[in-house]
Amino acid sequence: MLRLSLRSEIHDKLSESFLETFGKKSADFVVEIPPEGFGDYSTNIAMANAKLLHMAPKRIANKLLEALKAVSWLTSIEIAGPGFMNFKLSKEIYKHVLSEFIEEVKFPKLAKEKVQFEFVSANPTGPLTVGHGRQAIIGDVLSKVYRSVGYDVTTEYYFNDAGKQMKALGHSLWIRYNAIYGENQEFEEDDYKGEYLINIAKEFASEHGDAYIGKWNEEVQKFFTSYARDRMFDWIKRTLDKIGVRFDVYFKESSLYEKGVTDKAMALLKKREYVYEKDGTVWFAVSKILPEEEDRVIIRKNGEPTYFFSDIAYMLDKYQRGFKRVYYIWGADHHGYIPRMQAAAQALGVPDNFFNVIIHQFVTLKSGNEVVRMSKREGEFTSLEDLVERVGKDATRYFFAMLDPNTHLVFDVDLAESKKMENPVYYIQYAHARVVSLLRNAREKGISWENATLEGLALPAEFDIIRYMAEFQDVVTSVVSEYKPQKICNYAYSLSEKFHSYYNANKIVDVENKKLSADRISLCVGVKNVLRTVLSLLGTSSPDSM
RNA sequence: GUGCCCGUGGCUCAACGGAUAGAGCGUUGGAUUCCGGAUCCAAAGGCUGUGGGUUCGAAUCCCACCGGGCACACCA
Repeated sequence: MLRLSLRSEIHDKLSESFLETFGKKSADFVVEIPPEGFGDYSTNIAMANAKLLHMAPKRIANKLLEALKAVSWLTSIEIAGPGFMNFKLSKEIYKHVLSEFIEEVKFPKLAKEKVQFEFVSANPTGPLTVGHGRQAIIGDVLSKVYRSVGYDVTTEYYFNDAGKQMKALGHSLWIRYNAIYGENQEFEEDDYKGEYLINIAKEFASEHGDAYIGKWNEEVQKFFTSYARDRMFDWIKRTLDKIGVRFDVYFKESSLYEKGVTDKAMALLKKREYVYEKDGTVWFAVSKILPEEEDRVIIRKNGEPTYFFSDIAYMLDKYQRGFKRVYYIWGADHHGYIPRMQAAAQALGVPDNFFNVIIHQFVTLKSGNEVVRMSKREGEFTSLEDLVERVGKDATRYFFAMLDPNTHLVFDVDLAESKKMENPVYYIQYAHARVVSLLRNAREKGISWENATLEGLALPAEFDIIRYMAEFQDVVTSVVSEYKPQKICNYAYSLSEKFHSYYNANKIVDVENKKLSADRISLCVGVKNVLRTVLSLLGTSSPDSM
């Protein structure tokens, strides 16, 4: 039985034929959809092996051609240009692929490994920014994709719940609380002066009254801190919920200390001689592993561990929990952090490839001709929540997913908000809704398609669409290996484009010709199934009507 | 200064080392007695930042430079 990826099928046949013909394994080569006029698929196998075989590409191609004659579904093989081999496929195979997609959109099964994606991980000291939003969507989409191809995926949010930042948060809340009662207290330098704490202070006051005015000690500090932390976290979770992101695990930094993982990590590093003391602090010898990097402090002069140390322990914890690979999604501002973490991975003795980082660049918001730079400072649309409320979940998700994580994202708020043609999300969803409406219409006219023979399909556009459906598994596979969610967006968009164009040029539902209608409707059902699957990977809805 | 990322039509972006560099927005001109016009068709618009190199072939890989972003803490 053929797989759903025609490329893979052809690739395999070529590999076999090559081995048969030349007695050795082929060098890497690709099978691709060529520009129009060069057949259905093409390969560079002959050119790629010219060096290996010391033979002209065209001669290689000619020899392979003999071996490939046995493959019945390759109806034509041509050698062109510098040595491309161009194939045409039989109608039968296209019908077969389509019937598979009508039944079910199958994912390639790539692995069963236990892996983890950790992202967002913002400390609960303020509202999430649009940058966090991008990260959340990249992480969420990638985890969905990994899960779909068989990985055992855990998504995780790590946050600091005990450190200096949290104390400052508690103190800031206390200041706002006092202010409600007209009691002016001074902010400390590291305090959070954002106005968002005012509302939380009001809630606090209504729940607990005025007992803490002007009273500040350790006990009060702890109380305010935990109150503020919980409220901030509720807020963060609510925001994430609005964009459809939920985590399997919310991991507290403090648990590393409670569980003793930090002690273990320290013991391990000591045993392997990667730590030393100097100037009253404890250092991790990054340079012992990466000579061009600097060593880093892990225990401060005041005896408190640094964040880096917690991160080392956290990595150990991840490893001990049985993950084969862990993915960290970080903003570009953290890229400098990678080498020391790699060194830590090596020092802890986790396997190569265990530690993986996906870096994404920053987000800029654009509205009209105004470019709003993302900043911590509360302004217009800098918070993720404001953005989602304005453009909606589907558009937010799509726009964050649609660009290569490695490029700067200019988020066009007006475009995302628009319910018109230029908005790619609506364009794709419209294609889906259109098929649904088409099916309803056909049923009303008494046309059924469940037993369509597909024999009537004959137009180039029809086979082009089926061929593009057959790309689905390859797209998914490349997202897994390249960490590029935008490929899903591009795929969904192109498929919609092909569908809209086909729809406009051809009558699908025609009572005068029920047999042909059934075949064409079947094609549309395939398109619908793929679109729905792809939209679900993006976490956006597939409306039946709009 | 050092390191990482990016540089593709006016704007925002695609392109798996391959054949004629593709879309959308914007601009211009068309399509509806008919399945959803939230659609479609077409035109104009490019020395892929610059200069070298690698090879049968480079937007893609390497080097240098230019321009933009980010990072260089006992902060996270």
